[in-house]
Amino acid sequence: MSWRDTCCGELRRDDVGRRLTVAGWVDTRRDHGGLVFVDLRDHTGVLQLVVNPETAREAAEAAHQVRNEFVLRAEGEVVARADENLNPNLPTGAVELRVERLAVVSRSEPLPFQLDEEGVDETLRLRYRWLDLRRERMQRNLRLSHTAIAAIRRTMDELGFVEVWTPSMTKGTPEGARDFLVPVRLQPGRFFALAQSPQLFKQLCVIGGIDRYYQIATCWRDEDLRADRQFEFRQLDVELAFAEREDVLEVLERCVVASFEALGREPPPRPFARLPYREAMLRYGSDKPDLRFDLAIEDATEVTRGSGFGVFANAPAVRYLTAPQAFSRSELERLERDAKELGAKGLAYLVYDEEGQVRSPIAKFLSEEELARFGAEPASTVLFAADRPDVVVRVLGGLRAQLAKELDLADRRRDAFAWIVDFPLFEWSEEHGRWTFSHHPFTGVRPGDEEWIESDPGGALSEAYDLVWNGWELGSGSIRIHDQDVQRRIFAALGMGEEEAEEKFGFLLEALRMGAPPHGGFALGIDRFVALLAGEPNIREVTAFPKVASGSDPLTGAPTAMPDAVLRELGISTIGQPQ
RNA sequence: GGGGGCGUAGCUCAGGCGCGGAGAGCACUCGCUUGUCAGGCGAGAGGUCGCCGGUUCGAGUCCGGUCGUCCCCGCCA
Repeated sequence: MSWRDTCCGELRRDDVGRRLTVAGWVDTRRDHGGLVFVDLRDHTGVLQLVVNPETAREAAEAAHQVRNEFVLRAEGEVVARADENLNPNLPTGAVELRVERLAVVSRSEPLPFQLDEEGVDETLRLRYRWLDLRRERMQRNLRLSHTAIAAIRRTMDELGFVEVWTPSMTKGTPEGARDFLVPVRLQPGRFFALAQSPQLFKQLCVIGGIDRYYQIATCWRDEDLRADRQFEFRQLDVELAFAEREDVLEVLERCVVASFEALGREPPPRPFARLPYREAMLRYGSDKPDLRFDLAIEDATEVTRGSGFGVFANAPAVRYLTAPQAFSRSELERLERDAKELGAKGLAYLVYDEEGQVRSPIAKFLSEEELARFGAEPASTVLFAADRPDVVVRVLGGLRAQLAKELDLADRRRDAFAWIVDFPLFEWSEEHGRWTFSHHPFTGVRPGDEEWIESDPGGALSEAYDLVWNGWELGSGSIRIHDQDVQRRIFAALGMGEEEAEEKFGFLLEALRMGAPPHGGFALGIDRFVALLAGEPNIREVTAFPKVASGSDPLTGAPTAMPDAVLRELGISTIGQPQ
């Protein structure tokens, strides 16, 4: 006896007359006392079973006992439905299975939530994830995820990349994100760190002559969870020898396009836009702008330099956004509150009504020239930020993102991919009072900018790049430093002595001294990519068993305390709640 | 660490100005029902209104705290 020889969702009118066996879950039952209808569901879809006590007495008796989510095995004949009984809502709705034998394979308790109900509390879904996974949404998302990842693997293979496994347990680093630590029984008091990424190993692979390395790698970072962040996540990790920036970007673009095609969707046109970091910040106030809409930030500093409006005249920078709506008094008050939360001192504005008439407390202070410059379409509002350039960028960037959401400016049918390029090499860390790397310490310096490493660290650009899709950062990469001397100077600029650098990254520095080819790569956040492909608002919806924001797993109850004996063997004692 | 939302039956929610017996739909149990597909009809069971404290004659409702969860800021090389 086989459990089944056919899947539920496959049957069509052509199958009428076949005798077959199906198995699956009870989606719903409709028990008429005599006739019993059961919608049987498997991973392919739903099929209606009809059990008639006059032709299958034992099967009918069993069918009366059936409840939701019982697992059944049904043998019978596929029959056509009468015209008045067709169900156009079901792919199998032209046929049904006239059951001859029915077996209850597995019973089910009443479920903690109903599978056909929307909006079930997410913690409950995660607590009973095996039930949640039976639902259409999760089935679809996990299959979509598989399809995209399979397309990526296929593409990487075609492009000559070799998948290499690298250690999860590796050496901790104080820089970057917090590490998850793994105690080592054989060496009590010592710890591995779970890899935040295979960064150093992938460079070693290429230095080791792999030429084209890739891996769908699991990474761990002990930072607060978000809609787009879990402790554990996957990266498409890529590294190429003898590569320039465009070589790397092309590989990633081909993976993106292949994923779209595998899902039967119109891929974004290649090449993707290249947007310099500086321009992204100026025009959109963000290094991961959503480019499905424009709403660009304009600069007015030159125009307002001699303004009669003191706030403008005295500000180091004056920039503005033109929102396509004439805001009301109360809307403007709310926007001003939001602007202040973003760091603005206030929010100046010009409202243009339906007739194009300007309404603003500051209009009377502005010259004809200024008003002409800011003049906007009827039914719009010009919003100004006047402050230090970095504050202006933050405020208008924040307002831009918020307005887009509130006014629904993003065209959901569009897919706006862009590379953000020419990032600064360093950024100033207020916390540490020194320069720190903006990407990571092995990021290449843009050719010609090496001299700035010492003389003007803030002015040097790097060979780093980010991939942005509809305002989500999908990943980042760079051409790496393959010159040991440049690497030493970078460490020096970061305030890291040679001894410290040797202690932390000695093995990489050594490798760089032994014939390192020029190389570069990228890391694409697979979970984010798949969530966006699936149209989901967070990565938990494409993750089989995710954790909640507090870092717990509602299903297993992890994390848990461990017995003292276990800790003792590892040389660990706990001090309770840290300060 | 900070800000905001949510927490009432197994699930999704209503009640929310303190007015006094805590409700609906689905799920569940029992009975009836031979063409349903959100099956129908009838009956029933099911509640620490997240938890603790306060105000009040009286708290699901007001106040304080706390826990859980979601979103955001910080953080995420």
